[in-house]
Amino acid sequence: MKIDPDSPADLSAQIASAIREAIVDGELRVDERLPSEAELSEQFGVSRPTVREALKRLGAQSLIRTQRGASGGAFVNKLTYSEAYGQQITTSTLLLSMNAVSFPTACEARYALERACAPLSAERRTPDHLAIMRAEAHKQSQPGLSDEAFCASDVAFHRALVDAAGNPVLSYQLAGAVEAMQPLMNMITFTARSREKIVALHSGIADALEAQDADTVDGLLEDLATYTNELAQSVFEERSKAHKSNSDAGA
Amino acid sequence: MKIDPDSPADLSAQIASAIREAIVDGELRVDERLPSEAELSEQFGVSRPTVREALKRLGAQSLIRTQRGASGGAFVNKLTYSEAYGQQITTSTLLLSMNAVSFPTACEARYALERACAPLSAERRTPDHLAIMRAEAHKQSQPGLSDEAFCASDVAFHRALVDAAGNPVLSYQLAGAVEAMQPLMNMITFTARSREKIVALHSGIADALEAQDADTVDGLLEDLATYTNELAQSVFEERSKAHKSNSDAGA
DNA sequence: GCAAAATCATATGTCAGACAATTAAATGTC
DNA sequence: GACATTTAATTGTCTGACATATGATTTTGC
Repeated sequence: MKIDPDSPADLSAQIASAIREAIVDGELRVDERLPSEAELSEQFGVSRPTVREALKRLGAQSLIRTQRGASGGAFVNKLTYSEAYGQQITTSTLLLSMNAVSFPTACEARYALERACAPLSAERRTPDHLAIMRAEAHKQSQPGLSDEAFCASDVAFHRALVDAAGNPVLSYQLAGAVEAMQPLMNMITFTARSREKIVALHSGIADALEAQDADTVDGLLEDLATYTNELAQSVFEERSKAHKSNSDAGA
Repeated sequence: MKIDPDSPADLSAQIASAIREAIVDGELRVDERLPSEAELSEQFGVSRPTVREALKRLGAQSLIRTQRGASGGAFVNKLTYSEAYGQQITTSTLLLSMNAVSFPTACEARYALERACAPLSAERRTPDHLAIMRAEAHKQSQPGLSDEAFCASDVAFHRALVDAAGNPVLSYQLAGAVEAMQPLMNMITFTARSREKIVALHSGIADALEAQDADTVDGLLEDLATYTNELAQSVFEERSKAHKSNSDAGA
């Protein structure tokens, strides 16, 4: 765990990397306490603020947690699934929004991933998962629901579908993909007609899962993917048409 | 973009959150320059070190980049796929190692995800992808290869398989899953016999991709998943047996 | 007049020392 | 022995300063 003292700048980044490597390589174990900031600044030959910047970097990645007071300090954090979800979702969301990922590309990725876990979900789904899915499908059929609430319920439905696979690693990977899609989905306005169709597909998926019929689930997910894409395309087309005729009436 | 000045502690975390939200919500656009550290410390009513800690947090998530000198400062960073890969791999690797994820669970997740992109890869694979896969398969058949090098080549092979789907979002999601498995894979010792079988499956996958035969690819991936699991199980069993008889001869 | 060099202004990077806030452990008291 | 108090260790924050990098400006040289 050393740094290059002659390197021109970004000492805090070097220190962060050194500690990060020590954690990733297992030199520092979970819940082990790092030296105090004062000790670290002496060890690395830098000032305490510089050490602190390095520690904040690691904290931002949930690699460490800090605790004040006597016998406080920085501890190697056991990365939980929920922390990992959070980071993945932030990263995925920004990646999609900043790189102008097209709706079809994102949609394709999402449904490809969901179909990957469909056979496992069909095999292992519990009554709890089915109950969540049916409850969300019912919520989606309520007339007064806003588009945002509809999308949020959609995410919850698909999240249950993914969790039904009973593989936490898979859930972690897919949660990001599904949630990151939500801002794109929120751009769509759902008509009563389109909602009806989506709810029907959702109910069908729940039925097929209950019957442990993986092939039907797969087919319905494919239908849902196709329909979602069509819907998005028609919405975007209409919007670009409206944009053309109203291009001088902007906010 | 405000913070609660009465909150007891962790001002830098609050400031980081405020700026992060501004970025995620699009209030700050890509390449836009944030106010200087001095201005931010005035705006938030905190000192410059506190602002700096907040900025380092954001930098650790690749949300901003900083530049020194006149007309320097902190800029909203366009998150690239490669930066996102890096973060995902770090997170996934730690998640697996710190939560004692079992080999079968990780393996199941990995192959489920790979099978998800197999149909797309079969459809869209280019000669480049096929060339990489064949080159890696050939490398894997070299006798003098270390277990680590064999695993690294395995990762490269599967990476090409995933990239062949031509969907960058999918590649991003799957790269993490595949690479995060590598430390677990590295624990396996590959006999000449097992390597031969794996190489044969890899070659078969490349052939089926070239023929755009998605079903065969899927079947071979399933075989590979099964075989990898069997291999791991036998290795772990043997190891635990050896451990029992040598439990007092530790390092 | 114009180009090269020196200077300046601005911003981040780093440092030193200090105080505040928090918390666990040691100490004292009944 | 149980409870209250003190103490020490540690993070969180502040102030002020200097170092360093870099674009912009001015000066210089021709």
